[in-house]
Amino acid sequence: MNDDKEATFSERNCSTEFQSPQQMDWLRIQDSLKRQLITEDDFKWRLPPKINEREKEGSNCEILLKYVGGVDLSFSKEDSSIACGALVVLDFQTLKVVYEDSSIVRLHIPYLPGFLAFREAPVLLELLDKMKKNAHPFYPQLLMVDGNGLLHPRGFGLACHIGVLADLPTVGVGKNLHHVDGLTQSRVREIRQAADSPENVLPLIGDSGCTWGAAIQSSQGSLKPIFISVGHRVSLATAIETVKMTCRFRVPEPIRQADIRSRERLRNHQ
DNA sequence: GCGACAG
DNA sequence: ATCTTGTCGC
Repeated sequence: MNDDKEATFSERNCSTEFQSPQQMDWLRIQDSLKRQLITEDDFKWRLPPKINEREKEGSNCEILLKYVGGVDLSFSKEDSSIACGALVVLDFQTLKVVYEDSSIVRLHIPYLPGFLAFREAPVLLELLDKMKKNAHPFYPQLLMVDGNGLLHPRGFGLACHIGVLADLPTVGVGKNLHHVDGLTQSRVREIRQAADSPENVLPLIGDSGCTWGAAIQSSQGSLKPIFISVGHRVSLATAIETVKMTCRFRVPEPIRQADIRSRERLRNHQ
């Protein structure tokens, strides 16, 4: 009669019956913001040509990607409501930090899977806004976010949320898989086995046939993949490319630096 | 019914 | 997210 699998998926992701009033508001906000989401390349810069690669012809774009941002939050171990949000900007070529700012805040909103943005985005947007207001010359041309973009139950994770509200190209990077559309860790293992060659980029295609992102083995030495997905105004291909080009270790350098510096500032504070 | 569930 | 020591390797 009816397909159990379809029903289960649809109910888990779209039902409002078992949501709190607060969460119903959040669902509406995510749905509304999602209408502004752009999942293709939409920016004026281009990637610096790789070494040993010829310049593409017809690329009449003069602006190179130079300023890549990264954002992350760290939490106090004593008081889990105290957090430090950090924004860093790196030179895309040298991976040197050219800008750093952070803010210690008290969070009143709990972490709920699927609603991470309502907890973490406000601090990070404020850090971005401060930079923009000052017309800072190092304002990022692309932002990497510690959290998913499209790889999210409703296709609108933290990276999309920040991207739309800041009107900035963003890439989502998850260190753990958020199970969506039949994509589980065991499913990812199956995809890896099925790859004809030992690919280090695995497309994450769910039961529905939709591509939610990609799992990549970002550096030799760590078997555990990271999960890349489109945030805003960036294609999946560009998202993967930029992450690969900024990975000195498992996590791309902009996010890693934001993580290190937010944690450091939290320790030195009290 | 139980488990899973970004950070 | 956070709790945690040493250890192996470039």
